Amino acid sequence: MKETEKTKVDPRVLRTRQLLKNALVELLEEMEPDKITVNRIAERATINRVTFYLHYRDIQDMMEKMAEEMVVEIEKAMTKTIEEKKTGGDDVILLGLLEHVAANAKFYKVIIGSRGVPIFHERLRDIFVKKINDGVTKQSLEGKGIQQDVAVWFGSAAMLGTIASWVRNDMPYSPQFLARQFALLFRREDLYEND
Amino acid sequence: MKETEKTKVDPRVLRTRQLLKNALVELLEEMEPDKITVNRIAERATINRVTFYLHYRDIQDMMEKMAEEMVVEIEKAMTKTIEEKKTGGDDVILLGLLEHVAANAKFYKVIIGSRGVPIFHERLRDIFVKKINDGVTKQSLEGKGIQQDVAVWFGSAAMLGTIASWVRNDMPYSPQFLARQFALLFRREDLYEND
DNA sequence: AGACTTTTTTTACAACGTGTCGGATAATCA
DNA sequence: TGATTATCCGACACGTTGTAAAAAAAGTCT
Repeated sequence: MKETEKTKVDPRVLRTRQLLKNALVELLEEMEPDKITVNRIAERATINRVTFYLHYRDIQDMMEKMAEEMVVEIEKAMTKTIEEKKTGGDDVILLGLLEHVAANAKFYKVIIGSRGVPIFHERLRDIFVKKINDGVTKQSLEGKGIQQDVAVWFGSAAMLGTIASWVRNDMPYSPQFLARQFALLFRREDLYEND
Repeated sequence: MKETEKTKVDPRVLRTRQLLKNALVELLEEMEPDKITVNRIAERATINRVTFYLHYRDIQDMMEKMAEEMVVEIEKAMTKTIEEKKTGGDDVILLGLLEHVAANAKFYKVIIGSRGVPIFHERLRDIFVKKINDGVTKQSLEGKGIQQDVAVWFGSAAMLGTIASWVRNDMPYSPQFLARQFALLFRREDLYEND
């Protein structure tokens, strides 16, 4: 039951939550996560501190909810591009993902780029583990002596970490170029069955 | 000027710091990092809270100092194995590293395994970036269209993340086996010149 | 428009964590 | 042993946390 669906949400809560989220991202750009307090978030959002607690239990809870929203957005971005661009290559999913990250660079830079916030890393890793597990085949690994779960660990970590370094360095390559790089690197890995 | 060198250190400070470090690792096993306070660390270490501030500015400072010590230990473990086991393979460095991690599983499980503490991730990533940058050759990448820095991002993230997943899952494979897996995965990547 | 509901604000409170004193106590060194 | 150094103790001011009750503001509905 997403709040963007038919269940009409009071515009005040939408405004408040957006202000709080923007404030948190701003503060993450400016200081270390452990220096961020509810006081500062509320002050930056021009929202009363008590109001914060009407929406989130604490900062940890706020980040978890933001991470869940991120997961939804990412999966939407990945599937959308598959339908739009039916090029059929194995880099289609990645292209949609990278374009989404590029479009929200400010956000992703602070939550996975500079130092990063663990909870977001976790959720992203879960996404990649799932995706790679679907794409990997036992046939492509057996005979080469590569264990499946090790290959999944390897691939998902490489994907997440490369994207993290990409945004950390202010995205020196276009999403298209990086998607191509991924395709080249993964193709030599037998993580995907095609090719 | 390391404190393990000739500058004799008062055994009381050694004892205090060890108690504090052990306490922090214990607490990281039991609760989220943001729930850990100087109060709790001191209490667990059976050390007065004021004494904590005689050694570290705050918890962040304590973690940074521990991360520095970890870097020293890891680089020692990596170079030591090179001298001991002169098998000449490209997986020698990794084997020393993995054996070190396995020997200190309790520590590495909490700082990179379960959720993880960003500062330690950073330092480890720096180590792997440096190592891979030394091992990678432009020749092995050019012509294949793979950008050097992307390959370094990819390789270091894959290495760190795979090890993190390995300890997170309580190390289901031996260091020797995992080192071999790394060799297989990296060999198909042209990150190293040999093969 | 009005009345009704929901959200936000205001003020206040107790509990806890932080970082730092000065001075007492205990351990180490020479 | 005496001198030095580390640790402990009690205490302080300050900021943060989470919650409460009641007033004010904004949104909803007919």
